[in-house]
Amino acid sequence: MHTGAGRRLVVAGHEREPCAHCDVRQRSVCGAILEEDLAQLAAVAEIRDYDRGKVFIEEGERAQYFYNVTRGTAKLFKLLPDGRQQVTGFAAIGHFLGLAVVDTYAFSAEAIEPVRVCRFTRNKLHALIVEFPALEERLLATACSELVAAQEQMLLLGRKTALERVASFLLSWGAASGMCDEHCNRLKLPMTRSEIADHLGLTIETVSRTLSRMRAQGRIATPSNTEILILDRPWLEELAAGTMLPA
Amino acid sequence: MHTGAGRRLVVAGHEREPCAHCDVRQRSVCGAILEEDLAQLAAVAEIRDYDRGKVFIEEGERAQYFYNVTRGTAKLFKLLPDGRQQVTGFAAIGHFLGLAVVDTYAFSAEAIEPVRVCRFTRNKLHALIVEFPALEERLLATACSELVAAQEQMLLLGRKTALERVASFLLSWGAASGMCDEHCNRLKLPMTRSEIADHLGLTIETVSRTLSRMRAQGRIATPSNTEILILDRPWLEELAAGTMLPA
DNA sequence: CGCACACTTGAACCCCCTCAACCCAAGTGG
DNA sequence: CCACTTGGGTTGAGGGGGTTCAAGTGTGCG
Repeated sequence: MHTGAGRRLVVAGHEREPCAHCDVRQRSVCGAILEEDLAQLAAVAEIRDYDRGKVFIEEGERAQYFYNVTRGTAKLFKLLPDGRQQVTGFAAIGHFLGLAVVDTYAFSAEAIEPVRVCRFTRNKLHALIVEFPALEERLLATACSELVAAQEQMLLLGRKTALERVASFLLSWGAASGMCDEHCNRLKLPMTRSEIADHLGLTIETVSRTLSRMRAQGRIATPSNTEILILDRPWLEELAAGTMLPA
Repeated sequence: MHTGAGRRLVVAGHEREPCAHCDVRQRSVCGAILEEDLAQLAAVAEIRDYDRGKVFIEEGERAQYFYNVTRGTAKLFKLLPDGRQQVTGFAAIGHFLGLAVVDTYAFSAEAIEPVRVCRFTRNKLHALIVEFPALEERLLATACSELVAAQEQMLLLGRKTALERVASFLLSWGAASGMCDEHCNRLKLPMTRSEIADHLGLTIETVSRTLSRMRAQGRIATPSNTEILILDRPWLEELAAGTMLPA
């Protein structure tokens, strides 16, 4: 389970001041810290790299760290004892991980492609909060937007059809991850069909069939297994919104 | 839509100092405010009553208020244009409502039994936060525990069977709402079967059949439509945890 | 008594799941 | 170079859990 643990970053050049040169800072909670105070942030930050497949947060373990994803993508998930898995979300670059009031994690996190994180201990984050109250505001804002996303996902899981789920996923992943071109019509999917299925409450076969159907209708194209071209965005949007009859 | 709007509380006796005598304060975010500062809290609080059926938060509207439920129960839900509904949660006494960073509500709220709320405007809550930083901490804690509940609900909606969903619901409702006796074996369900169904991603018929099946097996009893007696808690717990074979 | 409303129960159906075969690309090793 | 393996993806056939449709029960209330 714990093989391939996070390796220490090879410090190279500008990475001596990781926070000052961090290009995801403004997109993350760390944006709450002013330029001149970055040294304090950097002092308590640890950078870690994880290989694909590495589970770096395990549900039920003591929540000692907070994480900020600075490279790659992770899946967040919960398991049932018999192996059924629900992916509650994907954490792309800039995503803050580990919000927990109780002292154990409520979910697991696994790198689905090589991941780099910036992590802090609970204590150190708390010390930062005392010094920079704006940080807490930022954390609250993060928690709220995650809550909104979770509610949207509940609607999807509880009430949408397979076709609507896949359409919703394609649109929201493009918008949320930023892994797409300027119009978000060409998106990169770093996760497998199986991980998409576990996110949408479907099976891998249903996801595959649904994508095939969309492709056959000319709504999307799939240049490769990890890329999707959106050809008919209005059609996908109507499906995702639940406006379309079961055509 | 807006008939039966919140009526002004008839101020009677001790209700001139509502916060000082509020018996849900310690259970809610207001517990962050010290006794001696309660006057300031009371000064910005407004009490409102809503009848059963009253929608007092509407998805998409400007999020002007924050609410604290002090009586009764509300359902929180999202709708699809064709009427499909997902109940994302139930807000019982002590529940804080309206967390939103964006300025519109992401869900609607409807009183499912007569509800009393204590509400604040965004501005006033913000002013309170500036004065009492502990309040923000409390809000963050609230948001985190809601997030944990939402993740659990995603697991339920995405991967559990109807039987497991109903079992999970009975146990979690008892624990979360406090609407039960000392061992939580006799619980009051203020919501209809239809609202349970919309919470669990099922139909009303499936909820009914599942409860009937549990009753036939002697796992629960239903003295009335709004009451459930848990007779075999270990059985329900195994089901809810996903430990039990499809017996 | 009659109506409204929530709940229950039965029967038929269907969307999605299960099971299974197959395709395809990327290694890997001889 | 090719045989073999491995992992992800696709497609087909059949089955099942939950839905849909419909009828029936119970209860509070005028």
